[in-house]
Amino acid sequence: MSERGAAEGGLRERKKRATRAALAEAAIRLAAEHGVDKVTVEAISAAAGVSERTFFNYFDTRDDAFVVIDSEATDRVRAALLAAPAELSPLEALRDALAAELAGAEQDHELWGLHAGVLRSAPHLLVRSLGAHMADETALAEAVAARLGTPVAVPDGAGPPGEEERRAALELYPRLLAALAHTAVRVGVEHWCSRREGDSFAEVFQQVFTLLAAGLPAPTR
Amino acid sequence: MSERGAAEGGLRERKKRATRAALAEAAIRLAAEHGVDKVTVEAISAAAGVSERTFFNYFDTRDDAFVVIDSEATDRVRAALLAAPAELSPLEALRDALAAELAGAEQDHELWGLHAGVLRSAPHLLVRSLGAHMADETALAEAVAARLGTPVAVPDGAGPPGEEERRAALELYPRLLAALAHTAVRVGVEHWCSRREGDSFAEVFQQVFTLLAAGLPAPTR
DNA sequence: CCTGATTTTGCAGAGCCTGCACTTTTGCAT
DNA sequence: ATGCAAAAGTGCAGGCTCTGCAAAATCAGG
Repeated sequence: MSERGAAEGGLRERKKRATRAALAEAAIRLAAEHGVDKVTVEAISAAAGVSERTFFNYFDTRDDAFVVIDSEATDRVRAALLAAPAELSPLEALRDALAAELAGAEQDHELWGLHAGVLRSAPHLLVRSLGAHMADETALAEAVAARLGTPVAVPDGAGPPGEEERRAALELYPRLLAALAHTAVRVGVEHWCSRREGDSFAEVFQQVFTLLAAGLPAPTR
Repeated sequence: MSERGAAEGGLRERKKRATRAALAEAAIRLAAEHGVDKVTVEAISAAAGVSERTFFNYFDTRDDAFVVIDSEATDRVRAALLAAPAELSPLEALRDALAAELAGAEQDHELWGLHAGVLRSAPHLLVRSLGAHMADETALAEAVAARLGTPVAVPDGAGPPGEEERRAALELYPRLLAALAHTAVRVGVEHWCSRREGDSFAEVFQQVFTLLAAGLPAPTR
């Protein structure tokens, strides 16, 4: 498993992290070997050396064990977005922040591969995974807004009249950009997976953002 | 419930549709009244006048009953996309096809409102709902590709060398556009819901596509 | 070592979901 | 109308998921 930040905290927190990691890893390995829906919570717990009840102290749902890899990734993307050079457009800054994170993710190669295989074999888990990422979307939108110096949400009934429309557009933009981030990643991954060989993932990713920045023109044959 | 196409088919299919609709409607009404997780399959089935077992003949999962509204919507969008005037760009054609469908959806006002409320109160159902729509994404991508006269997927090892890159880009485009369709709808709905009054949904929707067509420029304050 | 806080565990029980065999309903041809 | 085959609905047994609760084990600090 990833060792990022594994040495911090007292014995208690280290043990907790270890238990969670053990459960998640056991879940993925068992799923990769026997198929997702043949893996019971009982089996996962046994493989991780804890009781079945403890599993549910760490994951709300059996499926959650197959989904969450790195809960800090979204924080890093946000930080990268805020730290990006000011001369980059919001779209460019977002592109670079995502590219950096995705490049880093390719380090944890073995588990990432197993994960990809498991998610590909179980669409409903893929959906769940996307949903988990989506939960961070509001936070990402706020980061975009902060970069623009624009509030993503404002209290009711404030501001002079006539400003409504402009404010609405300003709030829409960060939301849209944050949503596009996940869409871009998803489409990039799907397209990249659907082709046995060819472009590297980074290249596909660039293509996606090129199309977005160009306003989605009809491609020429 | 929606009566669209309710008169088609024989008695058998009409009854099936009615049963499914009754289950879905019962689920939503019960959820709106008592809260999603206080509604059991038993209660839904009883309200719809069928056995608990029958519920699972129609829905794979309890949650599915809260999610699917109209399984034919995607077919209509695809048809509209293919029937759109040739002079429209793919993005414009997609915009209009979606707008037409969404305008139609606003007819079924009462259930649509209950639905929105239920999904807003249960994020995991919202995720599921998005996932359901995502499942149609490949079909939509194929429609986009058909409009362009471009295959979205090609058999392995065909075609002259050097054509790889261009073909990759051609395959990427429909996928991206299809994915953007759902993103646009989602962001539009979210943004629209987050503001008590103001723009109509149609206006918000237009704004989203204007931003996309312009290549996501940084908004000016 | 003792105490309080946190974590783990076992257990009971409700609810979700599936496979299977069986009954009822529907479509259709005679 | 009647009979037959296919489709839909039903009942039941049983396994798995998930929750609340209280007891036991583990960690942190005086």
